[in-house]
Amino acid sequence: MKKIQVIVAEDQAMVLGALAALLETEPDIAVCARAANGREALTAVGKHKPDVLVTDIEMPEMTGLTLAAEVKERHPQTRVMILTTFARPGYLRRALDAGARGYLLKDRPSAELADAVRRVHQGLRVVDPDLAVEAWDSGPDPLTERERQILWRAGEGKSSGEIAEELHLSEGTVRNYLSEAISKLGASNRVEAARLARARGWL
Amino acid sequence: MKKIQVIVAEDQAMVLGALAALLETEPDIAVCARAANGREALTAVGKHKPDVLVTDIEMPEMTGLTLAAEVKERHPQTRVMILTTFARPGYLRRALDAGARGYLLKDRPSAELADAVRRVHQGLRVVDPDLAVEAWDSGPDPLTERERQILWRAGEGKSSGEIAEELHLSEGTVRNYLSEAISKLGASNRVEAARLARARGWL
DNA sequence: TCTTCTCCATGACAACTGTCATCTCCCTTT
DNA sequence: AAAGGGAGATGACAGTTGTCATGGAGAAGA
Repeated sequence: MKKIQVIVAEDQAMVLGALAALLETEPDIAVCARAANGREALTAVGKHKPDVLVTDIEMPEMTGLTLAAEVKERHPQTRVMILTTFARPGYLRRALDAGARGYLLKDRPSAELADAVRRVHQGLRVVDPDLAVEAWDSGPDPLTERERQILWRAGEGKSSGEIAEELHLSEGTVRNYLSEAISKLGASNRVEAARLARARGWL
Repeated sequence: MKKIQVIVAEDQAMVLGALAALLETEPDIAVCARAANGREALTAVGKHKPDVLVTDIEMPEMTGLTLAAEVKERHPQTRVMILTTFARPGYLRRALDAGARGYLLKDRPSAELADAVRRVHQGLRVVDPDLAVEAWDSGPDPLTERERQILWRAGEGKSSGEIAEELHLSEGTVRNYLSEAISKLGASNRVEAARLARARGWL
């Protein structure tokens, strides 16, 4: 019997090792490589041609979402499953757009992991149902690219003036974009707007 | 040979299961219970009297830091090891104050976990050396309780007026505390101050 | 070609924020 | 009893932020 070949990508080494240990306890699954960031993962996929890639989203070097798109394009025989902390509608949407076959939350019982891997391997889709509903409800990302850039920086504590300089805009323009973003998100100031956007995976 | 009895507390079920699987691969370690939050963990410790409790910090119901203090007081035979994402000097300091014997980061290789558990079980201290240095450098938490309360809320996007109402203070007073916190932290506005304080584990 | 859209800019205004000096209580310490 | 120290308040002032109306320039569509 041939085992399902899996690569795991996750930037927290302890969690990476633990997830691998968890998968290794399954008789029909083998972890053929591990990666600590997106770029490593992409290389490893090219080298091992695994059946399934299980990857986190927020990683250095390359995001799990970018990684999913790259793998889909360059190694279509490998199916991608996202495994992340973040129940953010925007992340789910982007993951599916990028060609991921599964989206599993780290909140779910560990028993579900192996099962999800098997399903994805069989070509089925695995998506957290609650999150799918939420993604539907909260609609598409309403922010433009500019608004995103500016809101991101505002959330880091930068002033309108600093942001303007950084992006070669006038300060008034920056304030206009922020005002627009605040109203789109139904927030009452830039900090709350940034928080809301982050929570939905739009930043 | 008697195995080292361990309880693991961690709020992300997937990670909890994975860590348990990782520890179970060690011949001299047994996971006698798992907990999804601080309160569960405390109950489980009372029931199983394990040698070591491995716990995350940010959990619902009861924080790992509070949990460490409770266990130290009520079940001193159980040694506590913190296992967390956060390399925050303030967390380390509070953990040690609360009687934790170890402070390990999830960034570290998974091979170190079992070793750290053994050391803590033997009564040794396990502290990430880089973090210890950083904790020394960054000095003690300069914020007062009031400043912390207010800065926390400001970081969530609340206005001075809202915070004032919530804490039954005048708006001017809230602004005064914020001003003080901003200057203590060397920030240039409330948002940056909140970010800095969070990064150091003071919020 | 004429419209419409998007991106960026301006100016004006009100509201909110950050800073500082000063003041009152109330609670310790000496 | 006097002195100090902490918590909270006030008022004033400058600087920043949020809103809105308006307008120009370029790209894309009808």
